[in-house]
Amino acid sequence: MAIKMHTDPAQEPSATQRAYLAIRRMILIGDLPPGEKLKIEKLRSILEMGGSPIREALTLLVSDLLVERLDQRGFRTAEISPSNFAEILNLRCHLEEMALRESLSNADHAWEDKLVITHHRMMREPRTNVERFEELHKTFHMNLLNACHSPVLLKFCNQLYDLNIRYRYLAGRAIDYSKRDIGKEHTDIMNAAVDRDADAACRMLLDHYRNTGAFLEKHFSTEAAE
Amino acid sequence: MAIKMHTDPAQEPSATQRAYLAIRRMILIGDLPPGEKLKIEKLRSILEMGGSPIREALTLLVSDLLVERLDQRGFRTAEISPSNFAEILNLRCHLEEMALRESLSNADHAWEDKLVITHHRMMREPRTNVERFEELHKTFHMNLLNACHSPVLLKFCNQLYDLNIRYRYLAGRAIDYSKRDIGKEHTDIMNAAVDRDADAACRMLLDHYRNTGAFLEKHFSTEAAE
DNA sequence: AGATAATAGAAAATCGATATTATTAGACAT
DNA sequence: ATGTCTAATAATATCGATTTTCTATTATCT
Repeated sequence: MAIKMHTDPAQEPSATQRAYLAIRRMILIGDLPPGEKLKIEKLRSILEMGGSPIREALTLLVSDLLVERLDQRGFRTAEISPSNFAEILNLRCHLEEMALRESLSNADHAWEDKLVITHHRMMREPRTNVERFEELHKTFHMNLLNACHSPVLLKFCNQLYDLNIRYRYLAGRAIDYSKRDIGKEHTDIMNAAVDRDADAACRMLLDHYRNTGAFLEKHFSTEAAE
Repeated sequence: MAIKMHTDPAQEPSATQRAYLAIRRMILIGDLPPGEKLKIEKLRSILEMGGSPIREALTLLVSDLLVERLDQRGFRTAEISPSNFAEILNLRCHLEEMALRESLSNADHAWEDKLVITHHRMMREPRTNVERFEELHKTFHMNLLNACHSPVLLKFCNQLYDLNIRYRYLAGRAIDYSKRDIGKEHTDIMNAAVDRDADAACRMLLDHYRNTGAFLEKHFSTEAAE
């Protein structure tokens, strides 16, 4: 009796959902720059839908801290700043460490398999398809934390991840050509995770984030000076 | 003649804002029980406004984790569970400790004055006006953290505070008649904060939360058994 | 009977139009 | 000139109606 009757696997997403994903993407990749006014009419013509789903999508994005809402004065994309960047990096390090430790303490076989698979896929993806790679990169990092039984914490980590990735895109995909081997960093983190070595995994994960963070910070300040 | 200029300081809030505050309050105090279906039409007749501001308010509440959204299937209030309660308590302890330590390290004279005032107001408020007291109680706790220069962290703490207060209301305002002196606990925390003694303040704050948490947990399990 | 399919009803999602409110540009006085 | 008020314009917020999607019920078949 508990067998699912209405098994439509491919139901169309609602207009709100489409708008949400489209606008979110445009903000993350920098298509909609920070502080940009988001006019309903303009988004309507781009996305070809009525105002209601647009407004609702924007409201959802407010919770992601990607959009700011000014009562009676519409919406705009969130501003960026060095202090905001530093704050996100710092919070991310704290929360992901918490989540990773709890994840490793609960980790089971299925989790381990999934992690290995997502790592493999990420490593195989050519860097040319930037958005696709970033998607896989996020999946890998989130899968590290995924055995953590705290949905709220995972939600926070997910949000902070997106806020950070936005800065990466805004940095114009500048690549850190210093002596880092990003591929190896990921592999090392995965191996420590598979070994359930929480201390090592956390140390390497945070180094991974802080190194990228320091690089981006430098990039932004150089850019501002020029 | 329209005498109303844009110099009007007291502008009335938008319908969305009114709906947001009203629905949020109803969820927090338990007027709308956990898991309750939130039908637009019903809320429309209660709040006497169109569907659009209702939907927008509900969407805002999704970000507060007080409402769940099921694509194409409307909204419902968030479910509660022992594990959710434990999760919130735990996260709150971690994040508030972070925030409190940073707050104390930045704390200035103005912050101190404000803290003392909010503490005073809270202590003076008779417990009979429950909602008013809870408002002041929240203000006091948030003011402890307020010198922390991390808006995102403060937002998280604020959200978690509200999620927790909901459980307090759902426990039917049961009062912990054990040997605790809640008033003294607050005063002690404030004094440690004013002394910039982060270790002591954190210890006492977390004890304060964990004691209440343990009491509520016991209350819920007793209630479920009866 | 038990399960699947068809259908009617309810609710959500969306649209287009209207009412409100903010912004801009221009007129006027100081 | 400079600042303030006013009218016009643009954009937001909201409403009521329509379309689409879900849900519950009944009908049909094996």
